[in-house]
Amino acid sequence: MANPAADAHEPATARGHRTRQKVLDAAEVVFGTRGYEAASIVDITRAAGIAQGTFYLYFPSKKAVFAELVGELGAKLRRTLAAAVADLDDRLTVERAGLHAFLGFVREHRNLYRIIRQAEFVDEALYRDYYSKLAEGYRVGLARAMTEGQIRKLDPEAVAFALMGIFDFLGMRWVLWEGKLPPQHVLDDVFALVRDGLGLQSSTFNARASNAPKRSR
Amino acid sequence: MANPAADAHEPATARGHRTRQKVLDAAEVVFGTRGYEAASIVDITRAAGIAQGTFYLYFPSKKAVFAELVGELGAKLRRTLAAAVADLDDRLTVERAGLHAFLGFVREHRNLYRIIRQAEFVDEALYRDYYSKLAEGYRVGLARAMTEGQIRKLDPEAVAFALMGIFDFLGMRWVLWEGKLPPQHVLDDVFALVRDGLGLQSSTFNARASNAPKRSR
Amino acid sequence: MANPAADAHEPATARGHRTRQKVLDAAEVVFGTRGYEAASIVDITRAAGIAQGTFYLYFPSKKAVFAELVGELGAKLRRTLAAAVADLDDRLTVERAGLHAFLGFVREHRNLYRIIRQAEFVDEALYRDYYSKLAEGYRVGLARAMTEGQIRKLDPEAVAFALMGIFDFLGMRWVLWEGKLPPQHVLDDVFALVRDGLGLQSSTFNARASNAPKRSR
Amino acid sequence: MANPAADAHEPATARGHRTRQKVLDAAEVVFGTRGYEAASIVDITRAAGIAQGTFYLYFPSKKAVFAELVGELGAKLRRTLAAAVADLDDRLTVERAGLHAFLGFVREHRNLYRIIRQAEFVDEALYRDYYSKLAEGYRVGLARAMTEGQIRKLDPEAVAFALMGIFDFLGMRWVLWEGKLPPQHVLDDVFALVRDGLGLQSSTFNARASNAPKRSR
DNA sequence: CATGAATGAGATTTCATTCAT
DNA sequence: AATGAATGAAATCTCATTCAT
Repeated sequence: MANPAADAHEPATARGHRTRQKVLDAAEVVFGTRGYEAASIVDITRAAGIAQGTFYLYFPSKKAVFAELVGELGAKLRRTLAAAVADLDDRLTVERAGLHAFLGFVREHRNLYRIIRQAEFVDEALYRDYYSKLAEGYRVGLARAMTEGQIRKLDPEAVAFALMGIFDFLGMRWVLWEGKLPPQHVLDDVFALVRDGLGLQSSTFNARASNAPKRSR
Repeated sequence: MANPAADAHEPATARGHRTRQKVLDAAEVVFGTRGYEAASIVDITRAAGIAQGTFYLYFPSKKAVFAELVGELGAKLRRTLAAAVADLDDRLTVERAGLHAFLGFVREHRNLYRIIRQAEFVDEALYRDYYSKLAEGYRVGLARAMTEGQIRKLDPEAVAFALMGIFDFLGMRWVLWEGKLPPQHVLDDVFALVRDGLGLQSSTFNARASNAPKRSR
Repeated sequence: MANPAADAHEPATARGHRTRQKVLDAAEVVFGTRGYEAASIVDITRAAGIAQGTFYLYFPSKKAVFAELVGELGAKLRRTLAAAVADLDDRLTVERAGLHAFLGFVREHRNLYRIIRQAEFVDEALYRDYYSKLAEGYRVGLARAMTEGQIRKLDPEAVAFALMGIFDFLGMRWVLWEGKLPPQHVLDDVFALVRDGLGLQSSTFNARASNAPKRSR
Repeated sequence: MANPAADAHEPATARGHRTRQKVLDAAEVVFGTRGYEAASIVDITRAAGIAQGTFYLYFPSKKAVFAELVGELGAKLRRTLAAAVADLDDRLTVERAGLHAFLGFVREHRNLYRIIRQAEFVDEALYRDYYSKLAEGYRVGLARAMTEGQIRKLDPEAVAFALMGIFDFLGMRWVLWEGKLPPQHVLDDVFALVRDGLGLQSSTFNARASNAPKRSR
């Protein structure tokens, strides 16, 4: 799990710290809009308001900032998701909250998709890591819910990837392409699908919706 | 709908046609392995066994081959899927056949993912088109199944994207990362999820399974 | 003095002759509008409506067509000028007729300037030849007029170049830049200058104008 | 009056300034000897003793240096001419001094002709500007001399272009082709032509000459 | 005679990275 | 710490010319 940014000069002063952060912030914007290859170091330093050479005081290479950026984005997303579902019990509520947090994150970091997808070409390990870690967190939650009998027993990793796929594509289709959260009926329908797909013992208030499956026409 | 490769010289002789095809074939391999940016025209022509300048007889730019490639891959995939489900009635069978065909296609065109994902950075329209057209075909099929009462009524586009997400991530996790089709139990579990998520009037033998969320692994 | 187009394949058939001429005509247009370097063989052959390879059936190189073109243009211009002043006696009339013919030629061959000026860079000898031959013809005429006492005795070559300069710049300023012949008063004034500059025994009807020099204000 | 070189990076340090100047100096030589198209950036940087990439620190393109060069040459020439005739009253003296300064400048900047002529193909506006500005300065001087009654009243722009033509061709024929100033008798004869052409109230000793078209050589 | 495919040298331009101040 | 000049490898694309049919 070698940190590719490990050999970056760590700033010694507070001023240095600020500069380093400016670079990272600028990098997110620039990589997100231009893409990894099209983004030049000058683009980044200009966006950060510093001189070209200064970049190399904090990062040994272009790849290194990018790697750190991907790592940070993944970690931040995982923290966000974890926080969003922290105190929730009901699995459907967890899923809803998770998706909601995810879509919100995407809206906040519109370049997330573009950055992650570029990661594949910069360093295969980077994007696998991103998805693997995300999936792993998801898998654990699902496995627990299965153990607790909230949802039926299925291969938790398979389910984790399947649900991630659903959410990912929702984010792409609506947040990324349209620039807004999916309309309510889309969310409702997707959750009907998820709920029944998971064989959720639809608790309380969801009950009436959950019986819908047998609507004929 | 403007074809970005429209200004490519159309070959006038059979020899020219062969050469043009050699370029396209080489491009798929090279773009797939190196990625769009890292792939150089020389890489392509070398792989195609022709001189550098010859490339420009058939494509006006690197971007143009790439665009044509993406278009072709999408079309071929759609044809493959359409053919795979052509004569099937039962919706779950359709889904199974569709996923099977998709995964097979991915295994055959390992670089599909990489190419599509790069498309986003080469020309936004390219990859949107790819997914949009795919989704549209899917949507139509789902809408018909809903009308026929095979599956419950949900927003068909939402479902199309959700299922595409599932399949896409399955392909990524197993075919792309592991290099082989997902194990049977993964497929089974995912289909249990899909089937019940869709509220499928599971015909015949699938009926009891849908009530049995208690499978071990 | 070597003819750079000497090694061009001379066409054997009438059809060949036509094709060769199509190339030359196209070349005048293309070189004139794009300039020698920017003009490509494909531009020429496309304009001529023939295939790329056909070009080399009639000219051994790009330089060769250009050289032939310059040679032809110069010869045609000299013929035009000679014809225009052929039967004239009065020197001022000769000058007038010469300028008139020159400006007409320029208007007909708008690219003359551009082609001649490019010639300098293609082959120094070409454009020197063009001007030298033109000047030589001029010089002879002037010398004769001096001998005959029509104009005062000055170095005829110097005068030839001076007058060529005048006419060249008139053509540039009005025909080339404005696209039309210079206004009458410009021509009149220039000829007043030429006439008195040459010390012309201004015959008959020009007499009154020739006294103008002493207009105070 | 958009400056085509406007987007060139302005150097921030003295060292940068020196380098930029080295490029310009080298460019004058290289463009002058090879011509615009034949001159490559490598030729220029090699002549300047810098690396290829350095060029682009100071000029955005080959065209841009060329444009700046033409602009500078024109300005320098105009300054030179203005200085040469600054304190002179007599118009013939002015013309003599002007031609002398012009020919001297040409001798100093042998590539002036080649550069200006190439300008036409690089950017039409460039060479028009060059001549227009030159003519404008000339026109103003002539108009004043006319008002003062030094020379007769003719269209000053027409005369400006005519005289520019004369001087230009003198420069071409002798300085450019022979590499030396025109022989004295050529200058004398041309000035006889100019003087009487302009109807100069030939002060003092020139008076009788103007009536004597019978000089031998 | 005519075609059009094929070649490959060469030109411009970009950019990550290093260096000197 | 910060700057900005300098480097030079590499990439895309053009085009005169040759070849095969």
